Amino acid sequence: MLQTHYQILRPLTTAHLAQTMTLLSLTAEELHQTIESELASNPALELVEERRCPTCSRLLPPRGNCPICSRPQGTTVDEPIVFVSPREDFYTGSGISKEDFPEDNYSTTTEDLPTYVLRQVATELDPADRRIAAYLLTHLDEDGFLTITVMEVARFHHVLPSGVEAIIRLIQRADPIGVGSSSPQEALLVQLEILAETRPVPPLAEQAIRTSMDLLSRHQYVDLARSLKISVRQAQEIARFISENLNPFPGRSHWGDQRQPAAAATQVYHHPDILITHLNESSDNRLVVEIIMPLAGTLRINPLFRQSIRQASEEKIGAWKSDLERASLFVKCIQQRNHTMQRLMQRLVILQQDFILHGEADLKPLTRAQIAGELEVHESTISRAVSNKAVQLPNGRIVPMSMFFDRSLNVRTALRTIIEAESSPLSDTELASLLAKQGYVVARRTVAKYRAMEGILPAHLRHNRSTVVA
DNA sequence: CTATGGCACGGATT
DNA sequence: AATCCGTGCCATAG
Repeated sequence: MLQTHYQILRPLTTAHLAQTMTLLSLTAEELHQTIESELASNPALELVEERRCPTCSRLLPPRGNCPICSRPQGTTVDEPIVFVSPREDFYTGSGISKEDFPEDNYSTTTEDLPTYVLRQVATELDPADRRIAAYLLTHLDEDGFLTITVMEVARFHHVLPSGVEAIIRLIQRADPIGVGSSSPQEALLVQLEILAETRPVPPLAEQAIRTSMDLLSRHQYVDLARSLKISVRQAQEIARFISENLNPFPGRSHWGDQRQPAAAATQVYHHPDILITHLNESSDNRLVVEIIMPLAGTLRINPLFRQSIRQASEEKIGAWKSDLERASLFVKCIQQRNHTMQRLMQRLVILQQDFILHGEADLKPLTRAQIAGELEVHESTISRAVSNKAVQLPNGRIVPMSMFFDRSLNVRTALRTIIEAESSPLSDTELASLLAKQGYVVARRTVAKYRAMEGILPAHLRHNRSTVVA
């Protein structure tokens, strides 16, 4: 049980439990902020000097030797190396992502997004407006969307909302076109508008984005056609045009193209919380799993503080003591979090090894409860540990950690490959029986749902392989 | 009559 | 306790 681990560290308290749970559910990025604010507000806590491995010069975990260099570099893949990896460099800057890490093939620019955009628009603005532009650009999220409203900015800078809007329009037309929008929808509209200046676009594309954004993003072509009062074929063409030429997340890479370059249709992930790579980047080596710890050094209780508490005056001693306790609790909880994450990943990587190495088709159906049972922790612990987290796979893809627990992904990929290989369109019933032959027994109705999820049209609308691009 | 989507139910999962 | 997911049944389109 969970208690066992607590008892190793310290007697169990409710505060202890509550805080560990909270920390467990935090993203590495959120953890970074939490630690910073705790560090700033609690004098008893200190960050000690970073340690680097003398041979490979990577930042070392709080205790012990370098997990990479000190281990035998055997070729066995079945035992992954799992460790907590301090990577403070991930989260420097004012909440804005820089380029992430060497093998990140998602980042397109070497300087950070705000600077990049600001340089483009700066020349067209006078100094006062430039300040507003800079302000706006520091409030972008990883996808390139504004996290504040026009009114807030206007009030903050004492200017008219219309003035702010004009600046936003300028920003939107800068390189990652659509950056600085407030929603994917708005970003698409801006991109469409600009595209229309140089190239003919499907006439109803704008209306489709404006009125049926949700249908569009869920690939509901049939419904889309109905709402626009056009044929399904046309709807499909519009959707295709949009997904090929526009990008709903201007700050990041592309959207739902069914083929090669990854990127799940629904969500684009930003910073990974966990890195899975091959040792020495050679694919027959064992796996290395790094659990990101957004810190440069080690967190501990300041020994000086502990000493000086003895000579503290009467009235201060209470407050100091509580600081001390808070700090100690915090450190323990962080350790607890790391420990849990480490155990989870250790097991998870072994169980889903085939998926990690060979892709979605080899994903094993797995539930959180199952892992919880094996690790002898409560189900909710695993739930917390998995939710909102992103994992970077050896091939560079960043996927939500919940994908490791997707019950139907392997069936859906099987379905996709069958349909890709089909010579004439197969009906859902036929598909269902073909899947059953491969060992995936699902109801006909379910096949239909999976088709929809994958954005594949029903059989009678499917025949033509290549569609015309406007 | 066949293929498919909608609605809703029940069991599993979180 | 709330939510998600697979499925069955039924209506509708072709």
